[in-house]
Amino acid sequence: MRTHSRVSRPSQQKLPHILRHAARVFSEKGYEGASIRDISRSSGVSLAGLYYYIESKQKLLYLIQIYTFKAVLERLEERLRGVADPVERLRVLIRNHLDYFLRHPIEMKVLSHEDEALEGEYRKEVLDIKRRYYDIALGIFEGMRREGLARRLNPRVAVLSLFGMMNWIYTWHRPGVDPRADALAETMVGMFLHGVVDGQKSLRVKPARVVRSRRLAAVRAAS
Amino acid sequence: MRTHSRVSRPSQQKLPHILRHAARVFSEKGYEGASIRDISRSSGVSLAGLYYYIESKQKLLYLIQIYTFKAVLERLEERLRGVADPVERLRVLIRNHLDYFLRHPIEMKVLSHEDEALEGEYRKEVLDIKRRYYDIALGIFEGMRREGLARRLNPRVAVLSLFGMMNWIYTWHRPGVDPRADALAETMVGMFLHGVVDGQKSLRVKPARVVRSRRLAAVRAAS
DNA sequence: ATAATTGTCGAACGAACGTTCGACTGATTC
DNA sequence: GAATCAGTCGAACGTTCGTTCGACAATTAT
Repeated sequence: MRTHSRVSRPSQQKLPHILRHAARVFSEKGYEGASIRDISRSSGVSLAGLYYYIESKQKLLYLIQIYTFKAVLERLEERLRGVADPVERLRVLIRNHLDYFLRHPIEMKVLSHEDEALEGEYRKEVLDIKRRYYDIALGIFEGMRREGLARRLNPRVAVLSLFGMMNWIYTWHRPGVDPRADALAETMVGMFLHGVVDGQKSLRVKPARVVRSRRLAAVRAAS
Repeated sequence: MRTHSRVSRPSQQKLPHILRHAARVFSEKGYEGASIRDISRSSGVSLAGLYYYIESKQKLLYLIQIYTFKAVLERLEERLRGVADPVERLRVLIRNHLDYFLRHPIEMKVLSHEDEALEGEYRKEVLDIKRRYYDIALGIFEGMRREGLARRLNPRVAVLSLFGMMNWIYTWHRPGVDPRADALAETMVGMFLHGVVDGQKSLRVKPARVVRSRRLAAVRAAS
């Protein structure tokens, strides 16, 4: 297994090398739009040579998705260990998600965007991890409700809205223009917990706006 | 063939018919994964017959996206007319978006998911509408800030997070299981404005949680 | 030294792709 | 009643697709 083979390439392991290039091609052209020939060209491995490492195009996507998703999930479970406070757990989840997302944007785009491309057993396995990830988030939200911290919102809608907020990032985030992972995470934590509307502060600083704010609160309470 | 495709009526109804089926096929298999033959089979129009109405596969996607997006944008501008209060404008935007999304889930999935499939002039035109839509949302958010209603959040991040929350719906919403458009809109309006955390109410009902909530507020203020 | 294994690739397979062409229909126009 | 027209489609075009095969070099095991 661990053969110390000396080949022409400096890369010790070729499968990861292929997976990296495949992920890039998939992210740029989409799974169906990308051809094995594109991946061959990008990775420098011949068309036939690729099939020594992977048995199909589907398997290629499967490996990318499963590696990526498992990494996100494992890091999350690790960082969640020992954290009891639901709000802190939520903060950890969002930070972990965005941190991984912006550190591996290519793989995460493939994971987010090529959600329906896999079929059969491959699909089922990725869906299984997705379910575990979702259950953790749902558990956190229900933990908040149990402690009286969360409003009586549909938990499923709340959690999936949060996922939407986070996963949509791949469509707009540009490094250098948009905030980095840590700042973005704090912003989204704040938005998810307290929304975009000012709390007490603005009432004190700008008394003229009190009426409007009170009206808003009334509307909110009624809904 | 057993459809009402007799020549009794001027066949000006046929392009919309094709577009409907094309949208369904694109939504199920993705733009690249769908073939013109799939659309031919689904719509009942022969392969060559399709090309009497459309000049390319790209044009098919372009028409679906531009019709859908223009409809959403026009309805929004119409409903926004005469509404001055930024919060009410935001409510209108979210309601309009979700209402259209759940009423035309197939087209909206194609619009959301096949964002990068178009090229050249087609792509530019759709992007142009997208920009106008984004600018409206940004304007609303900055209107809120101008009135002291919104926290000092990155406006771009706030607006794109909202879009993420709304557009991600196509990945999870199941009619019959999940809330309808109006209820969903109210939930998301509430989440975006005030977050998931309880406001005054829980402080009165559950005094034991006050300490925790205060700590959260402090953390929030510091970030 | 020889056999077996691992890694690599050019060439080719059949299938599917988007698109085009010419022929045909039935109705409308002159 | 001949010409024009919109509408429709079977058949085929050239290209690209995912995948396979056989050959061959290099390395490791016997």
